[in-house]
Amino acid sequence: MDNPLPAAARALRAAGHRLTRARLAVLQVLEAEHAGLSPQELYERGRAIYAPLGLVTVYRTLALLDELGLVRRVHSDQERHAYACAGADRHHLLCSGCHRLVEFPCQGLDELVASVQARTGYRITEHLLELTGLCPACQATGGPADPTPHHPAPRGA
Amino acid sequence: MDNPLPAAARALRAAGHRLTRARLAVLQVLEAEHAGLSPQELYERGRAIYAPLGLVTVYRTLALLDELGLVRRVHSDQERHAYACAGADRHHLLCSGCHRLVEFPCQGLDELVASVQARTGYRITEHLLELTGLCPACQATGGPADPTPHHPAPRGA
DNA sequence: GCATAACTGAAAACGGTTGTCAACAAGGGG
DNA sequence: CCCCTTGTTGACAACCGTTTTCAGTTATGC
Ligand SMILES: [Mn+2]
Ligand SMILES: [Mn+2]
Ligand SMILES: [Zn+2]
Ligand SMILES: [Zn+2]
Repeated sequence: MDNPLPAAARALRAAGHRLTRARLAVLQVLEAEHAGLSPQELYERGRAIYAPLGLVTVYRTLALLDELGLVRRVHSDQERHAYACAGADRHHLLCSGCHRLVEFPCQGLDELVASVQARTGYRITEHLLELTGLCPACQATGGPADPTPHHPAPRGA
Repeated sequence: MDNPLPAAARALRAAGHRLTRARLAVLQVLEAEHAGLSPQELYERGRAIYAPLGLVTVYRTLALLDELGLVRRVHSDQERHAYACAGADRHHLLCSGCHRLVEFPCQGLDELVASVQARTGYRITEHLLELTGLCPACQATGGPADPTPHHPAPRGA
């Protein structure tokens, strides 16, 4: 069980924060699941690693990681937000069927951002890009095979 | 006071929904402010137009408009979500100084979306693009140019 | 006008998130 | 290695945006 320290853990220390068991557990879960997890899910999985972990600490850890840019908040249309490991040029692809979240590398956005910057005079420092659609699996099964669809009905009667 | 019916109002009717005073008030506010407003703000401004308006109805109206694609939910890093008129190829530019929200037309995203679609096998149906930065005014003053026009002090004003 | 179902507003419930605070432990200094 | 300092934690409760409930109202077709 001698996992090498996640890069994020080193970044935490470098920023002057303490490397606690709780934070390590959250980081470990985030790293294992390379997609979006809600604070509640992180809490549940985190307790498997470090039993005394508290939900409140998960929230606080996520806020800290978000501040440091190590994690990204994902805005699905569901009630709770999700968090996923952040990376340069990594954005999120959300399946409207199974609600699974994956990352995809994206080039060509810088160009667009530069264009908007030039046109509007804004100095743009951050961007959020989320694409929504049906994953291959959900396309195969013929649509949302999911218990909690977000928008009521796709049209089509 | 014979305002022409907002296009959104006609869309509502076309989709088989009733054109109520409450809904008209919300639409009127949304149209007047061409940027993001929280449900609470919509409620307050809406009551100036139609006094008996209820906050719950604002939520319900926004959900309906969102379903019909007439409004778009904006995910700022603040607690409350905002809603803004939706349009094709219109995305949002958020100032981190004054929190003002403006729309910008965007070309060149379809290409990017098509590329991701081809690479991942997802059938992409929606996209959310939000850029964050400093507006020209806030760059000039080195901070909030204007004391938070869109996000007034929450409590006890 | 009338009937009827869609819609509304008030109040209460709900649930994700945040604040509080005493106990704890990470990490530097001795 | 132990101690100290202070950042951090976890339980509990408050908070607050959002949703549900439900009886009364209203838009709309006839
Ligand atoms: Mn959001
Ligand atoms: Mn677009
Ligand atoms: Zn899927
Ligand atoms: Zn600004």
